[in-house]
Parts: sequence; C-alpha cells; structure tokens
Amino acid sequence: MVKNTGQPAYLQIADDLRAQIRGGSLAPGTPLPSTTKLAEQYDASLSVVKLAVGVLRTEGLVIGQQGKGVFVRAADELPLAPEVGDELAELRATVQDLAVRLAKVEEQLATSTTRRSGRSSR
Amino acid sequence: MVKNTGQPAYLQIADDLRAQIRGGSLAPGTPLPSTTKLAEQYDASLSVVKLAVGVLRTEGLVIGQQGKGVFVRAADELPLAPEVGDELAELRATVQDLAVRLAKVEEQLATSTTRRSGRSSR
DNA sequence: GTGAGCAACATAGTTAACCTAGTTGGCTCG
DNA sequence: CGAGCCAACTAGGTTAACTATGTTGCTCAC
Repeated sequence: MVKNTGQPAYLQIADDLRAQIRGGSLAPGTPLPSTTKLAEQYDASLSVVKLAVGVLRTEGLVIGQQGKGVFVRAADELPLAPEVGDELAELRATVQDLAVRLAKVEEQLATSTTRRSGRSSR
Repeated sequence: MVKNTGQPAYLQIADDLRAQIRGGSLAPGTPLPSTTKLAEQYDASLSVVKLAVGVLRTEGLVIGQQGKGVFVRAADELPLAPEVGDELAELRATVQDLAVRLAKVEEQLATSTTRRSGRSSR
C-alpha cells in the first residue's frame, strides 16, 4: 500500500479503518492494532498512521487511551448516523476515482485537440 | 500563548478559530490568516497550526485551497445540518450522473483515438 | 508470598525539515 | 504591447526525532 490514487496516505488509511469499523470488522470496544502494527500492516510510516488515527479521533469514531490503545467507540454513542459515514466514505472513494479518470481524459483531450487544430465547442 | 489548561495547543487554537467562525468574527467565504501568520499570532510552531487547521478541515468548518488559503465555509452548509441525509442523497445523484457522463466521454475518446491511429504521445 | 521497582510498550503532543503543488503578480524579452 | 517565465507566497503531505505520560507485566529483593 498505499497506492496511488492521488488520495493522501493518511486519508486512505483512515478510510480503510473507518470502513472496518462501520462494517463491523472492528467491533465497538475492541482496540485497533497498535500504531506500530498498523504502520507495518499498511507499509506506511508511523507518522501517517498517527495522522490517520488522529482523523478518526476528531471524528469521534474512536477513542485513544494513553498507555492502552485506541478503542472503537460504542455504536450507541457514534456521532452521526452510521450509514452516513458509510456513504461518505464510499462517495469519497467514488469522487476520487472520478477525479483521476477525468484528469486523464482531459490530458488526452488537450494533446489531441492541440495537434488536430482548434477545438470545438465550449 | 498557549496554555496551560492541560488542553493541547493545537486543540486550543482549533477551538479559538472555531469560536471566531461561530461568532461571525470570521465570516463565511473569508480566508483565515495564512499558516505562518497564525503561527506568529498564537506564538506557536507551524506544525501545531497545521494540526489545528487540519482539525477544522476534517470537521468541515473550513476548506483549504492550495495556493490560495483556507476559507470559512458558507453558513448554509455548515456542519451538523440535520438534513445531512438530503445533501448526501443529492451528492450521490450528482456523482452518479458524473460517472455516467465520464464513462461516455472515455468511451468516445478511446474509440476515436484507436480509430484514428495509434494513440498519441505522452 | 508480597511488594517495589523497573522495563517494555502504548498513545499523545511538539517541533522541524523537506518536498509537492497551486496561485498570483511582476518583470523581461521578443 | 503581449507572451511567457519566474519569484514569492500559499496549503498540503510525509517523515523523523524527541518528549511526556499511562499501562502492564516481570523480576528481584525482602
């Protein structure tokens, strides 16, 4: 990991963890892997993992406890409707995908129209 | 500044900025001072200011634009709107529409470049 | 056996440095 | 005069090092 989609690494990791939480793969009350573990797991630096966890923390999805770990918050006290977060993550991914594809198209279009003559329309 | 309320510096700054936004002292659409200015203003390091702005960014209170500045979001679209679901649905529709249109464009582009010769360049 | 202390590991905060990338405005040169 | 380059400023991302602080379990001395 972490790929290449133009999405920053710490957001990718945050999205992934968020998806795992929303999806139940990380149940409420259970601790996330430690930051060093996550760093290895995602093949990222400690810093970006800390950033990712920080995002989830400010989102309220997760609560860090010094010396113990980072725990998934109980579903009852989750900040937003669970589906909203889900949809948001999905939408983010989709939008990112669209952005990348559009950029490619734009580039192709630019080079071809330049070569071919003026442009049509718009 | 900052402290020493036990509250970490970056949260104090984030809180202060949030208060200014909520209080109208920083109107929607207006840019925050640049990160370097904020760092001087709060007598903090660049790093903590960046963290503080990052918090507001993930909260959606503020939108950063590379090269220009960090702008206060319009009051209409400020967070915690109860009709978040509505906005989400709308966004979903828009994204779907974009995806379809983009797919068409990509297809046209692919066939035309293929037909006309090998692809060009780059 | 029990308690004190210590080592190892955990999150959290702070700072600094470096790099990327977008915007803007001014200056130079053709 | 205009086009294009360039310098200065902007936010954003990444990494690394250091510090602080809390938790837990082990060992060792008594």
